[in-house]
Order: sequence, then structure tokens, then C-alpha cells
Amino acid sequence: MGIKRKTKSLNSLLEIFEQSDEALSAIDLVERLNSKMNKTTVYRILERLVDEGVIHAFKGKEGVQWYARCKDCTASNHTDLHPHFQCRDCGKTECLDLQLSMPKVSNHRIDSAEMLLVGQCEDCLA
Amino acid sequence: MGIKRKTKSLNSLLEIFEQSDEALSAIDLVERLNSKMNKTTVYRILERLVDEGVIHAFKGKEGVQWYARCKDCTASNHTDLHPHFQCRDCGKTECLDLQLSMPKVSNHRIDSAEMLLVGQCEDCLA
DNA sequence: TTATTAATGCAACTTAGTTGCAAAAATAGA
DNA sequence: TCTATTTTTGCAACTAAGTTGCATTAATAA
Repeated sequence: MGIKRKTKSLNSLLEIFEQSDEALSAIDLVERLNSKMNKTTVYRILERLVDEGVIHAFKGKEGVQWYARCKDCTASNHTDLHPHFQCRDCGKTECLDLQLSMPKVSNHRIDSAEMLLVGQCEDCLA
Repeated sequence: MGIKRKTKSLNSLLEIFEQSDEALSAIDLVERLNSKMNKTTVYRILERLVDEGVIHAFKGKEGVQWYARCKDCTASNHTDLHPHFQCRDCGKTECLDLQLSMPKVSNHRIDSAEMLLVGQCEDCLA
């Protein structure tokens, strides 16, 4: 499973994530890479990186896919549970440095939790 | 602003929400009402009901729109902040009776927060 | 060096939701 | 009431995000 070969395409994506502290949307990545590779390839590599625990995926405010580098996750262990913030004005999206606790709900088994905060980022507040 | 006329279409939707304790997806509502009204109308009425504070909207696990009746909200005051749960197996989606507190993030203004839990519901656990 | 497996590209498709515009229905004013 | 105005609805066409099938290319293994 996961990444079998570290190809040029995969490295291009990895590089982008290493150079960015913010989260990146699939749409944005497809656009940025559209001269280098096909959008199908972008989506497939993103999926692989998520499976490998290199990045994690979440939904932004419009319901589209966003990705960010994982700090404390591996393929088998996705432990870090933090909220994401998206700026309503500039769209900047970031992982927040807050550890959420998984809420317990009686008679329910919770597999995953996702929290999205929407508001104004530092730059757009000024 | 908001609802100017209580039409037949609007009442059909209101009725569905009154008869259901679960959340309902836009997709599902469009399907259920497709003999009675156009999907554009469904989306427009849902938007109006949200504006009026009658229902609230949130994104399900696939990033699509879900709606549920508001308990403690009005057009001007959307106070109730609770997580939503969606069953990974049967898709059942519900408001959880837990009050979340709006996280404070320095240098950010938070307007809204949304939390989605995914797992197995009571029925699918058995 | 050939066989096998994995990665990629491309075009076509799907799905959720939106838009523009014309028609119908409701309301208001005289 | 009758007419003018406003609101609601339907419809068809469109958009945007993401997916699928399949053929091609590239990498690895035997």
C-alpha cells in the first residue's frame, strides 16, 4: 500500500508542502501544477500522501478538499486532532495549534472528528 | 429580508423538517420533492429558511450541504453551537446535544465554528 | 532484456449546486 | 374589482470539483 515509487510528480508535491506552512487546497495545487502534471495525477498523489500519513485532508468552508502537512502522524497512527482555521476574506487556511479531545457520544462509535473555524486572519483584521 | 410569503413550496419543506429529528441533505430533499418542485426552488427555500434562523446548514463528510431544525436560533441570533454526527455506514446525520465553546485564537476573529464527527450510529454498531 | 507492476495522461463523465431569464402567482394600490 | 408591482417558481444551460476507464509510459524485478 501507499507510496511505492518516489517519482518526479510526487516530489513536486512534497516540495510544495515542505515550502508551505499553510494548508493548500486541491484546486490550488491542480492549478499550480497544471503545466507539470495532469489533475488526475495531482488528486492521486494527494490521496497517496494522505494514506502514508504525510499530509492530512480536511474540508474547507465551501466543502472542497484541503491538505496540510502532518506533524505527528504516520501511516498507521493519525493522532493529532486539531481544528483548522479559514479566513473568510483572503481564504488563507491553517492548522491551529490546539489539541482537541475526541468528544464521547453515548451509543456512538466516533472514528474521526473535524473542526473548522471561519473568521478573519491576522492580516485581514488590520 | 427573509421569507416574504409562505407559499405551498415553503410549507412542504417546513413540514418535512417538522416531521424529522434527523438532519437532511439538500440532495435528499431535492430528490424527495422532485415531483412537487424544482431543485432550484428547493435550494432557494433552504437558503431562506437558514436566513430566517429556522434551520441551520452544515457540511457533511462528503462536503455536501446538510440542514437541520434550529432549537435556539432566530434570524438575528444563531447561538447554539453544537457538533454534528454522521454515520459512516448508513449516512444518518444528527445534531448532538453538546454545547461547544467557541475556541479563542489569538490574532484571529472567529465568526463561526463547525464540528463534524464521523463514526457509527447506534443502529450500525449492533 | 524481457516481463511485470506502478504511475501518468487524457477525455469523458458525474454530481452538487448556480445563473439568467421568462412565466406564473401573489399582493398592493387605485 | 382591475391593473401594476413584486415575489416566487420552473427550466435549461452552465460551472466547478472531483472521478473513472483505459491506453501509454516509466520504473523495477526476474
